[in-house]
Amino acid sequence: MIRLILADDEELIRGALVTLLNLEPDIDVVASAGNGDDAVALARKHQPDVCILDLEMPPTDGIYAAEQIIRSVPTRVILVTRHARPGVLRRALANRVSGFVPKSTPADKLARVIRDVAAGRRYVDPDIAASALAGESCPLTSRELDVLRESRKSANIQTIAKSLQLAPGTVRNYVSSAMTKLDAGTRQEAAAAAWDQGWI
Amino acid sequence: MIRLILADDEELIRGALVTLLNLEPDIDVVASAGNGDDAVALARKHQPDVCILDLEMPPTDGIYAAEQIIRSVPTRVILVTRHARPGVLRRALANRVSGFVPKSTPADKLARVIRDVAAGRRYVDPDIAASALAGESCPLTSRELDVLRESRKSANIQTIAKSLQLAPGTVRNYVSSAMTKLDAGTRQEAAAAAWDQGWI
DNA sequence: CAGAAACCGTGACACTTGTCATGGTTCTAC
DNA sequence: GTAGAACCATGACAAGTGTCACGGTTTCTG
Repeated sequence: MIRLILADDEELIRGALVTLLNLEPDIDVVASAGNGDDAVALARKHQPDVCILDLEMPPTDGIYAAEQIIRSVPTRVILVTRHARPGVLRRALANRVSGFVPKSTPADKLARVIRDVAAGRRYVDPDIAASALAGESCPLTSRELDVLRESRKSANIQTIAKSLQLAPGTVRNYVSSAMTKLDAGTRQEAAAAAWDQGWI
Repeated sequence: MIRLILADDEELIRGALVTLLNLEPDIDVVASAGNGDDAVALARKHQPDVCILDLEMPPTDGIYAAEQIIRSVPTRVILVTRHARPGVLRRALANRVSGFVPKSTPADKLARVIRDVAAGRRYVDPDIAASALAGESCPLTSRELDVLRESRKSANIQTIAKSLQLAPGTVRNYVSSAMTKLDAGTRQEAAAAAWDQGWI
């Protein structure tokens, strides 16, 4: 019997997935959580074989919770996501996450993935893997990413400069460089492109 | 027995919800679909008592599918959403949608909502209703909304002007006016605020 | 250890965005 | 029928963005 915990911040989805997985004769959902912190606490308490975590989940994201769980519990983590961004896949695998599946996966396939992962194997959805491998690696420097990340929150160059403790001219240089690398017309467009790729 | 169809573009979620709802003794999920067009076709074929549609679903959104279904089938529609934007609620109710629930709803509550709606009652989640009523109505004119909507796709004023067949100066005036009404520092910020409110 | 890349900054300049005033036409509401 | 709002446009100007050249310092890699 594979003992499992499941975390998703949407109660309807969480309830539905718990019900569905409990129908599998060899899978037992021992607990479920609505946020990352509760998931970590429940993983520590129940020591499950597998943890299924939604990627978009407070307080930060599913990778954060996965990190905490993997660091302190001998379990395996599967991340489930709606928008599979290649850069996020790389961060997940770097954190020794064992499975990465999109929400477009059929339920019976998720069950098979759970069994494979419980048996010690790794699983990355082939479509996600293909686009991650085909996709360019991030061409932006660490500071260019910082500037774009901040650009998503702040309205103007002045505010971004203050947040990052840089001169406005420096911020403009980084913005311009990032825009050129991503072939974007505005810094908002560049930030959106970096977000879509999972780089920020 | 309440006959039901369910549509959600994420197969895992759709499978889980179908399984969960079929556990209710008085609910029978007769069909399910992965997009709006299929949902419309299945509603016409099965003439269900209730249709549950995810709001974020291709080709346009769940409201589009709801509209089509309500126009041609004597059924009742419940929309399920992850990000409940007040303006979207108003558009949904304007299209005679009978139920509007967020994905944070517990499953047993969704079952009760289905029964109420099947019995001819309407249901709007109280939290969503409260924020929709408390929230300001849209202060923007139709053309200001057009400009912001286009601003989400286009990088610059020139392109927006071409798309809407307006002079660039006119677009700048609408942008400026919208920014003032929404207290935004850039047109991108204004567009994001309008999107968050469900006005575009 | 040397060279390259990244980080950081300044300054000049071109281009774009945003503000504001002004005014004509059309539509809507009282 | 009239007044007000919305739509549309032009022009002038200020503010902000983005480009580019240049250069110093620090970090990284071979």
